Amino acid sequence: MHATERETLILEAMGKTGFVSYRDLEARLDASPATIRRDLARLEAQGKIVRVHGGAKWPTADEPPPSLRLSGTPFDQSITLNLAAKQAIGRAAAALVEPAEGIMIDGGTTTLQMCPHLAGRDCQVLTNSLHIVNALLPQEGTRILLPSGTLFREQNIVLAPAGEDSMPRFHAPKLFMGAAAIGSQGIMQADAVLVSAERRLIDRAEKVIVLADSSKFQSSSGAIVCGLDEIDVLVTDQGITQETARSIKDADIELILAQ
Amino acid sequence: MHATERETLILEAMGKTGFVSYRDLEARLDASPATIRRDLARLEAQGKIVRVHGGAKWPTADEPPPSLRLSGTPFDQSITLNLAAKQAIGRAAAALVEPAEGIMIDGGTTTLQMCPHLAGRDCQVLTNSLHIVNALLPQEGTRILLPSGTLFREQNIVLAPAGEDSMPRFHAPKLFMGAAAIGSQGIMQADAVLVSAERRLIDRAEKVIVLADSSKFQSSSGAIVCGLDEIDVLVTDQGITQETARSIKDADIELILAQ
DNA sequence: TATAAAACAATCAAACACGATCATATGCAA
DNA sequence: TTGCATATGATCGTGTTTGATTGTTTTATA
Repeated sequence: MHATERETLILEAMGKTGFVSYRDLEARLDASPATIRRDLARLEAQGKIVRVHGGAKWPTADEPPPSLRLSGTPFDQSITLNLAAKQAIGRAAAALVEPAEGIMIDGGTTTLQMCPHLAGRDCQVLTNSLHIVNALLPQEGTRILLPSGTLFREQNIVLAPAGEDSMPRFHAPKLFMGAAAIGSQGIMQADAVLVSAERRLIDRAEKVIVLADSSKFQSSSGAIVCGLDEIDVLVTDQGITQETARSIKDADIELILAQ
Repeated sequence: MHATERETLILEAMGKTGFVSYRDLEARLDASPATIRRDLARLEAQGKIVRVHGGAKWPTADEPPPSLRLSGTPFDQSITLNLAAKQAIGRAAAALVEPAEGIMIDGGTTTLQMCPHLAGRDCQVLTNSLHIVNALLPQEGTRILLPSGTLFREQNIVLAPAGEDSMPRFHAPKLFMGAAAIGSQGIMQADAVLVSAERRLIDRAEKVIVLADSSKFQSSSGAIVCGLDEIDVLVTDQGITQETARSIKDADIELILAQ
């Protein structure tokens, strides 16, 4: 029996129920477990099915085939890092948003945690991060605006060529921004691409609000985005030392400790 | 019986009454109490049901039938419709793309199927559809460009206010476009929002290539996007009747039959 | 309120499914 | 035929799913 025959049989077996068990396939196809798994893997890669433990089913909205899934690898890993702190910070930051306000949100795993708490505020959000867009997508009331430009994969952000005005005539009272590290020099990002993207957002905002969990104060490597003097508010968690807290306040930054 | 099957059965059992008792499930599903509870817990975590003592019910009072929730947006439902035909059409259309060419792809479930076949062509793609963006994301070599604007949820497209130039100075030799229906009046879309989005793309393209499976020729309802005279190439499947094929050719459109 | 019955959550061991790796077989071209 | 690429099969360690058991919480009824 050839691969194409088995593929046909598999899709056929799923029929109208939309599911075949691995056992079922083992009985129908005269092939070894390994081969069956390989067939399923191939069909999934083609987007024709979605594998589940013990079998396979038709792709649905909840579980789109992997070809349609959004996943930045380093990003996904970083999401779970200090998750609890990030969630608390996200909640506290979202509380700063007035109903029906227009805001800007920079991409990042911490700012991402704001999104669930924006539901029902009917605000407008300008962002260049597709991760943020995806997170806001289910919230009916939230209006999402995007700048034009090229998509940068590593960071999943949209960025226009230098000098080009990519924002749809937008100015916002508040910008929410993440950071890879914070030190006395200011806030830093790991990738230089992020820096130029964030500089543009900063220029359009009246108030810059930085979200960073306390671990970000320990490292200080990366490209400098802006000095502490450009920051208006800093939202972080309880893990911050008294010393850093004082230096933040000395820089005339409003400090918010989440949770 | 596998987890996926049980989930389907549970949601089915809730049917229109919007409630299943635990007892009922115990009778229907051939599974232990522990497994049933686990299934319910999982479904609740996914937001598909709400557990109550002795059973489960639909999420909220004002709740639309969860069959919607299950299969998501109309877009997701439509993805698997005529999937084989759409995949064949997508492959044939992708073959029209020259290596390193800059093209535009309109949103739609048929154009979506082009994306897997664009891998390795190193082309630039301008699209206003986030579905297309997501599909192209894993392809390292493909450069993705986005226009600025507001996100329209039903269609998942980005659209700028009328009169505003939202495209990053872009002009392309080819536009790939889907359709809800095709008739002698031209091609039609279900939503008027799509029409204005597509009009802008058409104005920037030298050649308009329409992707539509043969079922699209049977209906003819919707907002008219453009007349047949504006179309240069039509890619469809073998299911088209000889009569329609002739009328297409009479309109001076190049006809490509996939697979 | 007191009591029994049902539903529930947590835990554990066994069965099963899975991916990775290596070995074998099959097909195809030189 | 030989050499090579691809497809298939077998094995093993790991992770997931499942049903049984236990003890706790909730509901119904006297």
